[in-house]
Parts: sequence; C-alpha cells; structure tokens
Amino acid sequence: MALSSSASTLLRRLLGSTPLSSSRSSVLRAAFCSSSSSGPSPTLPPPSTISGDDTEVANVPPLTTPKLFVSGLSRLTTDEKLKSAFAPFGQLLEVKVITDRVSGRSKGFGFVRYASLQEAETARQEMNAKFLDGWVIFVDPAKQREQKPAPQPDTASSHTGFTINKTVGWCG
DNA sequence: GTTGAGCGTT
Repeated sequence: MALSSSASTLLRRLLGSTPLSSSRSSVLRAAFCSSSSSGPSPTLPPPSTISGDDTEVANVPPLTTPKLFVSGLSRLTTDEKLKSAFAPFGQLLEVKVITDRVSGRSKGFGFVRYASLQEAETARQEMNAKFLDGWVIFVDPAKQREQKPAPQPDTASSHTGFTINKTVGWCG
C-alpha cells in the first residue's frame, strides 16, 4: 500500500461532504416559502439573462454574480497561479488570493471576478472540483463583501418614535 | 515544509 497523505485527505474531502452547495439552499428555501404562499411563484428572479445554452447544464442554477469564490487552494497557490488557471475561461477583471496579513501566506481561498456571467459560469463548471497545484478546488458564487455602506437609518425614524421590525424572511 | 473551514484589502 502506498498512499500519500494528501491522497487520503483528498478522498476524505471528496467523500466527506461538499461544504458549499448552493443548490440545497435553493431547495430548502423554496420548500420553506411554499408553506405560506398562495401564489405559485411569489418573487423569484427568472432564469433569463443567459439564453442559448441548452447544451448540457446539469442541475446547477445560473450565477447571479460574476464574482466567484474559489476555495480549496493550496498554500503554495498565489494570485498568478489562480489567474493562470482561470484566465482561459474568460476575461478576468480581478483575481485575488486571500493571504493572512500576520503570517503573510495564503489562507487557502481566493476570489475571481469575470467580465460577464457566462464566463463565470463556464469557469465554474470547468474548474469546480478540479485539480489545482495538487489540490481539489471548489468554485462557488462569492458573497459580496459590502453591499451597502449603511445609509443613515436615523433620518427615517425620527418622527414616529416607534421602530417596527417585521421579519419577512428570504422569500422576496 | 507548515495540510485544511471558509467569503477579501482597499
């Protein structure tokens, strides 16, 4: 038996569980929202924008952002390596591997931003669960680091005195 | 050499 330690770790990660699965969240969300909704589809963004691609789209939903979150990178993988790996799939607007400011080394994940959703999807389907520098990387849609810079909540609630917070959920 | 869950600096 000659198994490398990295091979066992690799198999463990593959057979263990996929930490990031956007498809499951959608299913759970859909089931959760359909419990108290009269309409067939309350507020779901139509899967348009991307048309003419009926070739072989498995069961993964289209991306909603050209920014991708790449995880599972090797500690030796840098921005250049990540860029070289995602370059042939489209025009990269930004490529960055997150490195710790204290130690100065890679944290093991990075971000890649394409010019369009098509390129991002192509790169995602072509680079997800693929090998990079000896490690299996995972490509998923990245979350925006800062969506809104806190638009002063004081001006709108100064004449009532009562603050009403309604929990609507993620249905819309 | 640094071995493994996660979402970054302006």
